[in-house]
Amino acid sequence: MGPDSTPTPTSGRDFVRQIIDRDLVAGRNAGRVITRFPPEPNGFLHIGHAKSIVFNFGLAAEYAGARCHLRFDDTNPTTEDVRYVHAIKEDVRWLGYDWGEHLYFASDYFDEMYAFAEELIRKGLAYVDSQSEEAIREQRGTVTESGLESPHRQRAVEENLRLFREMKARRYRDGEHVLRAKIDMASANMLMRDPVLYRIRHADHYRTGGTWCIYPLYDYAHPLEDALEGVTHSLCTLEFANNRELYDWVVENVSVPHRPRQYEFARLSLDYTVMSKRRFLRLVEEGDVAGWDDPRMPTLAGLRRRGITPEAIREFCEMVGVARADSRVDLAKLEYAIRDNLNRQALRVLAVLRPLKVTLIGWPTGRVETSEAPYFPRDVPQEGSRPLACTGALYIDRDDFSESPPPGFRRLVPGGEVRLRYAHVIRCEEVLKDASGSVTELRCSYDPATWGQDPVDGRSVKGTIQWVSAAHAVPCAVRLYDRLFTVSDPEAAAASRGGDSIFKDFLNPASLEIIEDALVEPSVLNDPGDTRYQFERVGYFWRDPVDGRGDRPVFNRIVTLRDTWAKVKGGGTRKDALSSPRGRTVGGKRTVKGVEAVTRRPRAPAATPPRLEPEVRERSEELRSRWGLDPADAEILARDPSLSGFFLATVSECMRQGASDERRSAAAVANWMINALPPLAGGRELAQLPFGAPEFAALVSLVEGGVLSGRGGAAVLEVLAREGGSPSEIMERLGLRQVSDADALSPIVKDVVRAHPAKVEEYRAGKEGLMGFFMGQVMQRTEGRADPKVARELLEQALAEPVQR
RNA sequence: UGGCCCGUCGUCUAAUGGCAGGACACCGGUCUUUGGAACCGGCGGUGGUGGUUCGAAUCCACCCGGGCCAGCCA
Repeated sequence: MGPDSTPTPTSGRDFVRQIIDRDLVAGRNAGRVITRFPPEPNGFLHIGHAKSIVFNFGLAAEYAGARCHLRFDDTNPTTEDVRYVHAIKEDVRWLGYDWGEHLYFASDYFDEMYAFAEELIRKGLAYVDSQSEEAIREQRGTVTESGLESPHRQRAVEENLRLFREMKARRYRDGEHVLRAKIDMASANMLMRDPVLYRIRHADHYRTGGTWCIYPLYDYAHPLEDALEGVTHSLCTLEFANNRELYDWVVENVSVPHRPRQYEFARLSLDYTVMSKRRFLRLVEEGDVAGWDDPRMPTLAGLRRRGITPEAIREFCEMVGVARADSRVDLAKLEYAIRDNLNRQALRVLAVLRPLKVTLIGWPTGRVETSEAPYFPRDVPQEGSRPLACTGALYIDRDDFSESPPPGFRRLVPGGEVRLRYAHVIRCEEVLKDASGSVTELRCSYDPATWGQDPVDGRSVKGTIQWVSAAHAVPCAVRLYDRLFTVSDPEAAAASRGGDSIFKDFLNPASLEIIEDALVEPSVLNDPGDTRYQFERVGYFWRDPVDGRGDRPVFNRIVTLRDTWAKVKGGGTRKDALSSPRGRTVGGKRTVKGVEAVTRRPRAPAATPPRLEPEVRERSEELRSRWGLDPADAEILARDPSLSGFFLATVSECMRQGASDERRSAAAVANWMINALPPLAGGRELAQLPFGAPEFAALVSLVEGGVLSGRGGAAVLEVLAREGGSPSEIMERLGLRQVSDADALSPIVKDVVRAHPAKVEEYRAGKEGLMGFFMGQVMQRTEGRADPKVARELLEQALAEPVQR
């Protein structure tokens, strides 16, 4: 359960949580919730994995007694390695999760998996295919053509068993045989066309060494891993949705101890980056980044080195949510989560990235004035301060001085005043330049009366800037990181240019700027290495954990501060130049400005009537002329002979049961069949439903006769579709008999209106959507029995009555 | 082109037949010794067309758009 004691809300939660809630209520899985995070140890984790980790482990933390397994899905010996196992464990731990004793390896299940394979063979559900890889591929067919059955498909069980055992016993070379499931070469789902379960690979596995030379494939191994571990909710990304049918086939056809369920959610895509191991590998190998942990990389190692905290990543993942719609998240959301987290913990210190010398006129030589500067602003509930020494020789940032300031500039200008953070107000009296005309030094006067207080004469000083004392400042290097790509969707941009490999064309040449001669106040030298800072007015930083913790600090910029001034100032800044080519949706297609011409797709021609099979057209005509059905309805019924048959049978049942108007009954039956039945049938054929034409006719008659409202009819039909029975009995049992008597309804309606005076005002003021609210109230109070037509009329009357003053 | 999945503010996400809500972004304001933070306010959305219903983002049909699937990868 969640931290709050309120009962778990049934809505406002993602679809998986809703499924789990329902499972718990229904008592499924003996009340257990077990999830798993199943990486393959063949690469580094990235922020996309973080979404899955936060989801799976978050679920485990949320439900009482639930847990999440860390399982390495290591079924492919040729790509996997222990070093990834270590790295992945470190990343998961860093993110803040603990799998306790539940660390598993698919490779630990090889014996069981093998035994289940023999079981499939014995059941005649798997066979050894001895064709080449190419032959198998050719026989698979295409998405529009069914496949061909393998010549080995009908091998005897004994032969299959012998061959499979020999495969295991190293009698064959790679690729000589495979074990295949015997399912359906004509399946519309390509994955069900006799998928390969085992292949021969004479390769050492990093954990099982040379013990095995046959290895199971994902679609066979994964469901078994889940089943063996008792995983209840196996959560994976959308691209595995097609695999679910096979997943179910596997757990249904071998004698596993438990039945897991797979659910798919959308993977995380982030603007201005790519999210694939293959892409990362190229960037690393070709030197575009410094390594897997380059702070520009979306790998967890990269984010960690950048200085982003695990809390921020968790927060981000929770903000993004979990759903089934493909999506792409705005980088601003990640940045918000990072800033939000760092704001609460970062020590505020002063640093100057691009130093400009400032000499205070009249400052006594050798004088040092020290103030105790708080580490946090008043709105951050944290304690702490450090002494900050001020002298007559300072540095400020070049960006904080301008000889020709744009409108609204609140920093130093010739003759103008500015506040030095935690020190005096100074006035720029003189601008010194070198031969080339660039500013080398500012000579400023200072107002001694402004130390720790506002100017005594009440004049206002608009700007405050950071500074460092020349005598005290510590030289340091600063690495400014920016987005890795110049376009929001590099993959799409590359694809629209027709190339697979040119995603690198969109690399941001300015993704890293190194400043070698920055200055920072000396207090940072005393802090723990992993301290997060806010360099006031600049951004969040920390010392690079690899290069920056020695005598000469190196700071990584984690994220900039929100900069409303840059926006006011407008175009010409580097940042703006980068943020303009945002992905845009045009005609439903995501395009990238400047990459693909933004052209509006011509409107599709008006829908042409679909071509109908002659017999369908004939049936449709018949339904139309004989029963007066709406052409669209007639066509739907005509498409499926069993549908039209059921329709006919139901209509004649209606007449037998005493209906008077044949056409009216026909229209009603068609309506109910077409609009209400399909979602309740849940994929079942009509013949599989637990009721027939007589019951359906009875239901339609009850509604037509006004005994049952349309809503009530739907409720009855729901029960009927689930368990069968007699509609009128179900109606009585549920107490759904419609109340149409205005005298009975009127008091209830008046009550509802009286109970919600504010809503009534709003309604009368024109918010007509509120009618749904009032109707809902009436329906609730009558437990759905009110005749909606009557109720609505009464409601309209009641609401129209003049306001009493 | 067959099957499956998916279309809600610019972006992400709620609403499970009954008041289209939240977050980020954006715009304005208050406050401020950070052009930060916080606070207040604003802008802005159900892909389309029909249908069912007292009532549709939600159910049905068709259309449009997007994603996934033809590895002995996962």
